[in-house]
Amino acid sequence: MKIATWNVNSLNVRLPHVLKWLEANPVDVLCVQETKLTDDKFPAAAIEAAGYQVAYTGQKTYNGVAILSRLPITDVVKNNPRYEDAQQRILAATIDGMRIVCAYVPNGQSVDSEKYGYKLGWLAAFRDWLDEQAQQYPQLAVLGDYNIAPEDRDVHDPVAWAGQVLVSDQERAALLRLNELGLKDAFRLFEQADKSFSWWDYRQLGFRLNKGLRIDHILLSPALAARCSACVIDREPRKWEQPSDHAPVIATID
DNA sequence: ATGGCAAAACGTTTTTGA
Repeated sequence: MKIATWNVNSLNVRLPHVLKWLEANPVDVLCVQETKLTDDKFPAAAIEAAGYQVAYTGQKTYNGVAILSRLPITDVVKNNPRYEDAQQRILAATIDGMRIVCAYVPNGQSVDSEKYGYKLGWLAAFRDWLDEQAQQYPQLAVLGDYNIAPEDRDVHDPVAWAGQVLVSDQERAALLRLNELGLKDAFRLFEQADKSFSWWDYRQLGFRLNKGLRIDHILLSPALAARCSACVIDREPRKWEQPSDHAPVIATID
């Protein structure tokens, strides 16, 4: 069983990439972030034609998440019931006995911005809800764009980035509080190449120079971590014409 | 001179992202 996450930066623009990628990588579950589509505009038919069931919740212009699955999707929950939020950033569903959470964590903009406070508050509520979810669903996987690089090795230039949004101590502490629930970063369960990133700036030849960050993660409960045999980042679609700035992350669950 | 892309929207520019 393969589960994956990919911030597509507009599903309207990237639908051909998603379909092409799924053809080459027929994962069982794909969590998508930044669809930027209201539900009435969601391309469900095209995705179903590719052999995937789909659940989604979106809004105009910003945010929006979806779960694509080759296996039946049940018990869909939109958003965090513990946190009033107009922004569509969370979708949860049960697939093949696993509880899958697709999350698009707020960006935060900059540490002195109001959006940074929103990010930290959102993450605190996310933690509280995941605590409950972890109790209820031992087979829990939380996939998404966390907008946090957990450690300096997840940052191409830690000195230049020091203290900035996406790497600040408070954000990293919020991510650690998710780990304290028993959720493990699937990528770090394995030996990985140095300078492995999941996002590269469109500007200044970011991808070509590998000036990136690792901010897209798959967190697994202890029961799922024990079944996980691989976790990789697929850089291929970042090389395609008109790419998303993020690459997919894929975990294999035995 | 905080630039440098990319996407979306009541667009001949602004906001947001990371």
